[in-house]
Amino acid sequence: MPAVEREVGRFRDFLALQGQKLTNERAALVREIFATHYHFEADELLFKMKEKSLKISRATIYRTLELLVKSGMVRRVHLGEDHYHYEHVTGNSHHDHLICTTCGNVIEFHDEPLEQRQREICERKKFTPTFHNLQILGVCDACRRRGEHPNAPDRVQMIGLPALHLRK
Amino acid sequence: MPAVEREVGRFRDFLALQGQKLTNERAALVREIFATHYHFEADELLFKMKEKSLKISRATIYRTLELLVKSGMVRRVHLGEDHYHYEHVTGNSHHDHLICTTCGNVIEFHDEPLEQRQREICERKKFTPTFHNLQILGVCDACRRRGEHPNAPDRVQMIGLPALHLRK
DNA sequence: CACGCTACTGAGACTCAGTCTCAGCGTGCG
DNA sequence: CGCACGCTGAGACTGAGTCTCAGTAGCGTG
Repeated sequence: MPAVEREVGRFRDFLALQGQKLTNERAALVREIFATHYHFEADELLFKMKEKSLKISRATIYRTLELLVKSGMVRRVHLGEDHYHYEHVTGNSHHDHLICTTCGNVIEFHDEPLEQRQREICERKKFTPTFHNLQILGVCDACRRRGEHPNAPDRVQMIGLPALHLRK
Repeated sequence: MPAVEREVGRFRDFLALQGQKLTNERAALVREIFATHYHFEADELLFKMKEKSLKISRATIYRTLELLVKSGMVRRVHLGEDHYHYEHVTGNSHHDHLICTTCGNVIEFHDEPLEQRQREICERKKFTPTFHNLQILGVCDACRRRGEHPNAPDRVQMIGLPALHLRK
């Protein structure tokens, strides 16, 4: 059984648990999400489905994404832009993101000492963590070699998040 | 000289550098931002100014916030909701956020070992960081004592960011 | 088979943060 | 004075995301 079908099955099971059904639209979305992209936007998905001449409305896309998030199969993340991105979760691999502000590339990483340190901080603050989200913005190796600099330094240096956003 | 006026002065200097002026509207916004709130939303600011019967249009608010961000006096941050929040920067203290998903409270912290570890990760990935942003979502001490749990656990546990968002 | 129930869908209206445009204002300078 | 320039407010616009509602698909029962 190809990996994608396993995900479709997982979603069907999740839906069944709450008396909901795996419709063609939902299955097609799961296939699309798990077959190809990793980080994606809702609108991108809408467009991709349209390309494949599967007409799935925006409402259904958002509704299905919500279900997938509830099921734990998909996560909503901020990648430094002013709207959500989504990523599928395979296994239970938590990870964080390095985001290149010149080419937009996103590098994932997982670092146990970093996670551990966060747990220690929470403990010290008597805070019970459920989830965290770390984005590091900067310039990736390839862009640095190409002599790229993080946009106008005066804009990026002190800016909160929106470095990517500036690229539009 | 009260601290707020020092900030107004800093902003005037920044504006002067690029041939721009500190108008009454801009000064009023800086005073409001630095006098009271720490994390705020643009609309909140709009509302507060209206309350004080200082009519400042939305356009001016956003324009001024953009200038303040460029000047480094204000940062745009994501706090787990689907729009930006802003925070003023006093001194140059970088910090991260613990966000309570039951009461919405935001706790700031700074941890040098954590920062150091991030630098090491970047080095290993040959990534040149310019900025980072870490939110840890969970339940604060007060809420935990009150027996609060992070909303419906099935919704929050695996969710990316939007725990706060669910509270609306 | 007919009926009715329920979950689901698409179309499009709506919301809301944020952006843009444009006419008008104020100040400084020749 | 009269122009130039930066600034402002009003309101139109944008775009992601949500909501509503009428219609449909699929199933279970009589």
